[in-house]
Amino acid sequence: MFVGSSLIKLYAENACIDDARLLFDIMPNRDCVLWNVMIYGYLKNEDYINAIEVFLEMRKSGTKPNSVTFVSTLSVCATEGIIRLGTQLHGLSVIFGFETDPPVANTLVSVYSKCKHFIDARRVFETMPRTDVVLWNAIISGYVQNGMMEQALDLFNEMIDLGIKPDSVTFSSLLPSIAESTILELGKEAHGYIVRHGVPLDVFLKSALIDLYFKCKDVKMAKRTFEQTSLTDIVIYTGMISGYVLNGMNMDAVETFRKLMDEGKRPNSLTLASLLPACAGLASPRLGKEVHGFALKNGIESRCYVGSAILDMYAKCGRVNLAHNVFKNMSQRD
RNA sequence: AGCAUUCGAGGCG
Repeated sequence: MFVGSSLIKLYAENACIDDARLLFDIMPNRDCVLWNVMIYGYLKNEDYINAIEVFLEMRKSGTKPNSVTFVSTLSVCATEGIIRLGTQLHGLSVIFGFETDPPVANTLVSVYSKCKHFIDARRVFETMPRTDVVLWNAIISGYVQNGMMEQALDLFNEMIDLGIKPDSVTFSSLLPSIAESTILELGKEAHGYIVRHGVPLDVFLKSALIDLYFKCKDVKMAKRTFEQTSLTDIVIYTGMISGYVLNGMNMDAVETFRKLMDEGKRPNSLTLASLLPACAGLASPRLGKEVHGFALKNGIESRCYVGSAILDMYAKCGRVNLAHNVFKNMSQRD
């Protein structure tokens, strides 16, 4: 049985979710873990309908769910904002006695706060004998995603007062709302806290900091943060490119793209969509063509937003005929 | 013996 679940997991993690399902369907005695792996596999493949479907089938089969079952299925509700099912699952988790299991409670809070049911989120909070940082992060993130910076900051202060140490997830959740406010001083204060308390800098936090500084128009600090450590990945590079573009520094955006290519990083559709406006701004069809060619070669021009960025770029470079060709060849138009 | 929770980059308008 454990061989089966590992195999299904392997398939599901490598974009072979259908193969995972085939295997799952022929397994004779499916235990709880097997169902869980299938639910989670669909979740990771962004197939939320099937994830829920499998959960419902599991209930029908009479297999007893464990806490992981609730965590995975509740995650689907959090991601998709399905409050109705989330509430039902809350009820079920009480029945099965998982309500105060930390990961289950954390995910419940995540569901409620993402759906703006902050009172319910609080209620879960209060049933917990001990709260951990994940629980706080979950609710802070809910506030941030609903554009409620003040409340997020209040909660942040509250957790510190209670002696709970914010971690890198806390900050990578919180910083985007400060970035949106463009209040640089607030951002610097947060950054100061991070440095003073030695909050570990991972790629998530680093890219949040870079983004923050760019959005607050402090290009120097964005650049310094980028260069200060060697931590990089394609998301951080893309953040640098879009940050430069935001600040009208198209040449720097292009240079950053060259650097990332030299380092052998793989740009994706978001990277190109960030870079193309720089080509348009520079009115450089030569550069734009190069990027277009790259997109074609790597099969990432079919993403609609890349197509429209290419189109816009050609139009702004005065190559209306090329723009027209791109439009005709776009596989999906909207 | 096998599964799980909170966080990151995007175009035109």
